[in-house]
Amino acid sequence: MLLALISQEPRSGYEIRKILVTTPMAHYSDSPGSIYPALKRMEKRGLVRSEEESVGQRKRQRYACTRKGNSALKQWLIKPVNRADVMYNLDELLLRFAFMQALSRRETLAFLADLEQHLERHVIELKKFFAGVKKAMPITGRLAMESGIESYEATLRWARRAKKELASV
Amino acid sequence: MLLALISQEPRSGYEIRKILVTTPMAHYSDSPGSIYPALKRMEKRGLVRSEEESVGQRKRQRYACTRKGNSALKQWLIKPVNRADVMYNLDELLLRFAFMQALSRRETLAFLADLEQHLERHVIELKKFFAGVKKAMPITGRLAMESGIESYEATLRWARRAKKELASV
DNA sequence: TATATCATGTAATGCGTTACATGATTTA
DNA sequence: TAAATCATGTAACGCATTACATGATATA
Repeated sequence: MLLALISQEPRSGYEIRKILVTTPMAHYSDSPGSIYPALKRMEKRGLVRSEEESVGQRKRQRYACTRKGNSALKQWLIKPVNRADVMYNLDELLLRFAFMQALSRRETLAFLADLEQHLERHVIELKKFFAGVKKAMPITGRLAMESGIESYEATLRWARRAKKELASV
Repeated sequence: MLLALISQEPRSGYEIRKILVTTPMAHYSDSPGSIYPALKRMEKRGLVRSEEESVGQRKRQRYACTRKGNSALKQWLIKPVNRADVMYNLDELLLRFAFMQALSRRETLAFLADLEQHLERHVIELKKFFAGVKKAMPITGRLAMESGIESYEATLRWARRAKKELASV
């Protein structure tokens, strides 16, 4: 996510932190103890390059994406969708999707097709599992499972709609 | 979650790991490097008590919930729902709900009422934010935001249904 | 008799969280 | 002139991940 934000335009740690508190990405930690060390690690790995600016006495480090950083970002974006990610990291998949403006329509649609397919299978298996155990479950457990299944179904409906919408643009 | 599983009935680390791979809780890590140290920490804190069993040469540690553990579990379950949890830890809230069979109907309904209220407000604020920025967003960003909003709406619908269902039992 | 499963662990590494810290500049 | 905001960091602590390791028992 940091790479994606920096690749949109060069940004400082503080600007990134502000984005993290003022947008729905608030989900992710904006603590200085996570952001600043992460930026330094990325710089050490050659993914970003920092330039020191000075306004009066005040200094700020603005980070820009390197060629290597851009290609790492692209690899992350086009990484094939797998079952495990759909089950455990759906949030990350949607985050990736949010940053796909730089990808081709074809690549973005391929991602959505994969996502749809894995979601479909996952919902089917969840329902199969649920059918086998629901009679033995306490009511709160049963309802919680239904909530999980319905969330996946909502995302599945969204994926289908997103595919149509993107294809028609 | 470990406490909740152990409070249902005494369990060994290995049994807990099996539950984590064979149920929708697969979400959470089943690695021995997380489970076994966590159980030891919980024992050190007096939340669980281990009994060593022997079947032939083979040993197993079975952990049982102590009084202190049961009360910590209950505190976790009845903890008031806040806005931040709805935004960042919705999964944990649903996990808590899944283990509420030991709570009174009143306590469980109070949880759902809180959840519903916070979800409602959150959806309203997300939509307000979205209305202000959607024209400036690239299509994938826009769609990703819609996915987020729709997920929360699906959970909100579920919470309302769950409330009715629980109240009618 | 080889392989799978039962069962429990440890060690290295990395990183997030929390809390603390500093100094510049803007706003009330 | 006090408080808020800009801006960037460090240190202690805890814990998850990954990989490695061990030995018993069941199954093919």
